[in-house]
Amino acid sequence: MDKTLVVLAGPTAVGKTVCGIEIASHFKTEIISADSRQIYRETTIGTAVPSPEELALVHHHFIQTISLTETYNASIYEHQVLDRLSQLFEKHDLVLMVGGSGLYIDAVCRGIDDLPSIDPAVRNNLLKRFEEEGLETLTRELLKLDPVSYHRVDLRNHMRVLKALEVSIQTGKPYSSFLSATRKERSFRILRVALNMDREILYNRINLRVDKMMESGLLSEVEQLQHLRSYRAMKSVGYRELFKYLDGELLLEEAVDLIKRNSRKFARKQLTWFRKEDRYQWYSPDNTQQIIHWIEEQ
RNA sequence: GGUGCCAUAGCUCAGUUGGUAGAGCACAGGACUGAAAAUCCUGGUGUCCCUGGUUCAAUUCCUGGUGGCACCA
Repeated sequence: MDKTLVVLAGPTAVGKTVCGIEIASHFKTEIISADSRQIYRETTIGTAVPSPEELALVHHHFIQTISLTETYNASIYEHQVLDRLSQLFEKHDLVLMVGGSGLYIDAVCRGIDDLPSIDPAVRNNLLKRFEEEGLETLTRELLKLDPVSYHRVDLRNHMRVLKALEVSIQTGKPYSSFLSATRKERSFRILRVALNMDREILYNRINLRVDKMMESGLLSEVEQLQHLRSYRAMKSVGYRELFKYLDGELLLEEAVDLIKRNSRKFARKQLTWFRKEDRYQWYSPDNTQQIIHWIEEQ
């Protein structure tokens, strides 16, 4: 029988955790988290990791397994998940992946190309040049080193330009030469389910959840992470706003409002990501039985 | 009660020497192969408070209302 990976995606606060646990329980299987923030050990409240009770119901993987201080990315995630999946498929015919990080989901479902690791000196030098000389000199350099990428990447997005440049400089070969047009083949079947609900209800859930996070002590969680705030993952919604409060840039009330607003934006962006992928089967989170039924039919 | 100021997008406000209007935020849509909860792009959604007048034409000027704010009583 074919092994199947069922992906359960959706915007933040839509109810993926509860729905996922129900589905996984029904199929007596385990859950792979596809959440680029819940993977960090040091953050709990602001990233809305499943509660200890929820985690006891179904075995979860990739929840709070690494430190903020480690480098992590979609490619590492891809390889780790594939390893874990091959183990899980020895025991289960179906494994559930639950999360809202579109890039991480895609890394597992279609793969991303392997790139050489970058010398921190190369990266830091480029960052410094970006700050001192601006984006334009870097895009001009990209035109010389990798004209294909120059015409392909968003030249107004410094991250894209820096990525292409750092690979080209590091290897002496154009970044574009590392990218293949074909997706990687997987040895398992993939079914995709996405959750959504009325926008207004979703926004209310987001606002409510932020209030609950504050009641649960998000502020003290953030205070205790002050010494780690230079790490990239600390730019997450909920943390960066409260750092601004701690810096005296915002009133607490303003910071909380901003967390709500940025969470809503994030939810919209997630929906954009999942919408472009037309293979998603869309459901409301309270239709778990329908979802299970659909999975069984496939 | 009197005087003065204000009334324009969901909010805060700009503006039109008279030709039906635009910023920020909100909101909406999109891009995205190693920071992805990141980063980047696009879109104005409007009885310009109401009434009457002047005018070819009023959101703009004038009259009278209404509401808000300030000061004086």
